[in-house]
Amino acid sequence: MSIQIFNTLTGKKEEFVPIEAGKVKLYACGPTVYDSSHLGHARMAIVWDVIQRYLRFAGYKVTFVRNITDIDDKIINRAKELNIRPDQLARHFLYEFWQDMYALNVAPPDIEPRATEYLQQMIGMAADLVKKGKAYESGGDVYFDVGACPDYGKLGKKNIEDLKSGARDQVRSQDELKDVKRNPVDFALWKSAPETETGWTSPWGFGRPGWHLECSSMIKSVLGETIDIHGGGEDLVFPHHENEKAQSESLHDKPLAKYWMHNSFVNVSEEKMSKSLGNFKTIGDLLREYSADTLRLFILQTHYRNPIDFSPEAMNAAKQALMRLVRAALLADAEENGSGFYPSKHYRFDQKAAEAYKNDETITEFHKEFVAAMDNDFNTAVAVSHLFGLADKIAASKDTAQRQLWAKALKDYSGILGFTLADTRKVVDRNSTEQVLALLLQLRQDARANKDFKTSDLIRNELAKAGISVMDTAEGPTWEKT
RNA sequence: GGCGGCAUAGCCAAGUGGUAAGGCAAGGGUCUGCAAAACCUUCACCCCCAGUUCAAAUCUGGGUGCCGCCUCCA
Repeated sequence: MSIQIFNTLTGKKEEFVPIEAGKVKLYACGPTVYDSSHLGHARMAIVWDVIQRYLRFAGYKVTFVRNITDIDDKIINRAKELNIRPDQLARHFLYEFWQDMYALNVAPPDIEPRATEYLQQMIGMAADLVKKGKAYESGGDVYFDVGACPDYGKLGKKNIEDLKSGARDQVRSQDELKDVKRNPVDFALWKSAPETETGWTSPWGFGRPGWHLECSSMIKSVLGETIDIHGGGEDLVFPHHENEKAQSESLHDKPLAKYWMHNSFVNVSEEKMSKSLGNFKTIGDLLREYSADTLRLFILQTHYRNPIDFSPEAMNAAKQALMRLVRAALLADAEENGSGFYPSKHYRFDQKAAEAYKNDETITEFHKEFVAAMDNDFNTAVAVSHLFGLADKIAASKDTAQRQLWAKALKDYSGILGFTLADTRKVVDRNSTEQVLALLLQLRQDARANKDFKTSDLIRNELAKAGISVMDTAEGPTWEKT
C-alpha cells in the first residue's frame, strides 16, 4: 500500500507517486517574521515536520524547503512603529522563530531560503513574465495578467467573474488601482516604493517584490520548475498559492506542484486564532506551561485537515495522555531518560533495531497498523492511537526483555511523529527548587536550635555535595550554587 | 453575495458501505501506614427528515447549526 495524499487541487485523495522515483521535493510556506509565533504556526510547523519525517521513514530521499519571508509591508510597518530598521525586526523574530522550532523539536528544513536573498531571481522572473506577455508594467508597478491564465482559480476553486464583482470590501481599495490595473484581480509582481523606504532597484524603478513572487522564485531556484508537494496553511490556498501557481505555470508551461497540501487551523472558542484577532498564545507562552511533546500530542491527535479548538482542558488531556506514553517508553534506554531534547535524532531507525523489530510479532503487527494510518493521508490521530495500544501492551507484559524491546520500538515510532518521550516528570522549576531549599534550611535551623548539630551538619554537607553552598548570615541562612 | 468545510459518548477525536479507534474525565477494582501515582476494568447505535442498498455514522436529496476562505494571516 502506498501513501495516499489529499490533494487540494483535485479535492481528492491520490496515490503519492513522486516525479523522480525515491525522491521528494517538498516545499512549505514558512512564516513572515514580523511578530512572535503562536500555536497556529506551531501546528503548521509540526504538521510539516511530521510529513517530512514520515516520508524519510518511508524511504524517500526528501529535500524539505521552508522559506522565511523577511521583507514585506507588515515588517516595514511594524519596524516603523518600533523605530528600527525592517531587517532588524525581521532578524529578531527570525531568531525567536528558530528558538521556538528548536524547543518544539521541529527538525530544521534542509534549505531555508529568505526572500531578501532572492531579489534578483524575483526581478528576473517578473521580467520574464512581462517578456512572455503574461504580465505588464504600469506606473512603476508590474502586474500579473490574470486574464492570460486560463486555469486561474482552479486551486482556490474561484471564479474570476465572482472575484471581480463579489469581493465587495475589496472594491474600495481597487478604485485607486483602477487606472493601473487592467483587471481588478490582477496582482502585483512588483510594487514601486519611495526611495526612502526599504527597496531594490529594478528595470521598472525602485520598489519591492509582490509577496507571491518570492515562493515561486525560491522554488524555481532551489528545487526546480516542478516539485512534488507544496503546502502551507489553508488560508494560503487563495490567493497566495493560486497566484504562485499562476506565475510559475504561466512562465514554465508545466505544473508548479504535483500535490498541494494544506493544514487546517487552530481556533480559540471556535474562532480562528490569528495575529489580527489578537486571540493568540505565543509558542513561548505555551512552552512555559506545557512540554513540547504535550503540544505535539495535542496537535497530532487531530487530523491535519480538521480544525482544532484550543482549550486548557484539551491541553491538559493531552498532558495526561502523554504521560502514559512516557512511562511506557521509560524502559527503552536508560541513558536517554530525562536527558531533555535531542532534536532530529529520529529521522530513521538504525538498521539493527529495525531487524529486531521484524522478528517480533507484536511490533510487526503494530508497524503495519502505524504505517497504514500514516499512509492514509498522514492520519496521525490513528497512528497515535496505536502508540497507546503498544504502551498498553508494554504495561501488561511481564517479560522484561520483551518490554524493553517494545519500549524501544515505542520510542522509535514516536520519533517518527517527532515525539521525544523524554521523561520530564523530575524536571523541577526554580520556584520549586527554592521552596525545597527553604524547607531544608528551615529543618537545619530547627536542628541548630535544638543543638542537634549532627543533623544540621548533615544537611549542610549533603547540600554541598549536591552543589549547594549554605551560608549563615546576619539575616539568617541563605544558599547559592557553588 | 460567491466558494469550501464540519456536525460522532460529559469533553477532545478517528472512522467514506458491513454493523462505532484512541485520549481526557467519571464509576468499579488491585496495590497502599495515609495520600498520590501506577495497573486492570466499565462507559455511544453517530444533528434532524426522506431516500438508495441485503447492509449507512459512512452514498443521495432536503433541513438545522457551526466554521473557514473571497483582504494581511499558518
